[in-house]
Amino acid sequence: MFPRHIKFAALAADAVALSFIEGVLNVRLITTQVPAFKGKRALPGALIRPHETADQTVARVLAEKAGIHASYIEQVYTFSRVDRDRRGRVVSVAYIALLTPTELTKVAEREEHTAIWVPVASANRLAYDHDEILAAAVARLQAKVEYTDIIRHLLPKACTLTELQEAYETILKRKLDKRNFRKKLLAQGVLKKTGKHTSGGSFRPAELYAFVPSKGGIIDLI
Amino acid sequence: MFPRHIKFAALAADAVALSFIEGVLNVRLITTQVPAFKGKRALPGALIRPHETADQTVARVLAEKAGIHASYIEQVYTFSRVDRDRRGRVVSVAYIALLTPTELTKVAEREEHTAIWVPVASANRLAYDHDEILAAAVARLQAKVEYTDIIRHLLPKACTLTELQEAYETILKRKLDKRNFRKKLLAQGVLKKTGKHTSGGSFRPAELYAFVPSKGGIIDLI
DNA sequence: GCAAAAGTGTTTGGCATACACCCATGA
DNA sequence: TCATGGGTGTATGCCAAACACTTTTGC
Repeated sequence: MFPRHIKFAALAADAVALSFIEGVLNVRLITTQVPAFKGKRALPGALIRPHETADQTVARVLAEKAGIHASYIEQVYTFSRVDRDRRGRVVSVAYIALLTPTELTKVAEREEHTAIWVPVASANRLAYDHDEILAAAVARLQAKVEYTDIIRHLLPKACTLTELQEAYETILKRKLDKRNFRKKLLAQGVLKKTGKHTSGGSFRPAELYAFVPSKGGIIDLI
Repeated sequence: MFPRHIKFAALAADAVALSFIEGVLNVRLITTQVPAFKGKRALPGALIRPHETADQTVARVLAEKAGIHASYIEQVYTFSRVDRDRRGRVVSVAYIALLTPTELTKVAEREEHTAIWVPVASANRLAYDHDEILAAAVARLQAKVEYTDIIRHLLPKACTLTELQEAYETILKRKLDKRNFRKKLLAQGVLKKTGKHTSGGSFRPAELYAFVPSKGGIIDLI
């Protein structure tokens, strides 16, 4: 082990957990109790324990502090500004976590959780440098939505092409052309018809598609 | 500050410093003296000091342990495997650093440096998880070479299109078509003629191009 | 039959690819 | 004049973009 007199920066992991709620991208926030930011909203985070990887810390903090189990977790960036935590020197490894609607329904709303879902657009003036971390996570999501099928981790097992398009439009913050969108997505071969259809509307039922099992060949860590 | 009894994972920064030496991509390695890996090659790295950002740690470690000053430094990924350092719990923020030939000539070869340049292809069986870190850094370089002008940080102020093409080919590990390469690069508008030409060969002199000052609009952190 | 959303094809322009010869120089 | 690397243009295919009407359903 290292000499005991060496001072380390402390190491934490923070999670940007995102999910669609009624078509709006929401982020899971807690209310901090630390004196410096008392009452402010913050991303759920915790110090990395000696026996944990950063990934494991994120999974733990999401479960313990936010009542969440996310199927998709990805490291985004490590924030190390010296004054980012007023309590002392804390470096934070930031993660993005994505929840499908199914996972969203399983969010434990235990009373000890002060966690809430907040639309990303209204999540500002957060504690620490969490505005910056949130922005980085959303930027990562936007970038990856363009060249991977990451969006599957925010959507139900089966959904219509219209729902899919709306999800893309929400994340990318721009309108897409319906015919080109469909052509492109179907050409990618990541979707297959389920044979089922929506029902209940006073209009033509929509074909329900499912993501085919991931090839696993998606480049990460870039 | 945090209660004193809390145990932290220690935090380090490691640098993958890359430069072209005679057309071959080389990485700067040191020889570790720590008992667990004694004599093995490793990336230069150091613990992050309480008053430093990770970026600053990298700049310091490159200067102190590798005699290097790099114009370009970018964070790649944070490695947190529990057993990655046999001495104890150390999480490492990995960076890529790029040196131009000019910076390469300024590398301080002081005798206390055990640092050497090693072709990336022969840099394996490194200490810790540095094989993995090196691979991640090279992957990042390959990815960014495709959609940014990051390669400018590995090249001299002025170079020929052939040299530029060879640099791309070395990094991407594939051959490119000369005419298409030139069309594409010149169309991007990041190069301008210097008006100067190479000389000395028994063949037609080549036009020397320079990178125009960066637009600064390159997306980072993705 | 009408309101509402689902679904569908064609045209166009730009960009990546493939490919082969002439040019300028020094020896 | 020859050997060497520098430099150029055209044809093709694919993919992204633009764009409007028909279909199916419930009421």
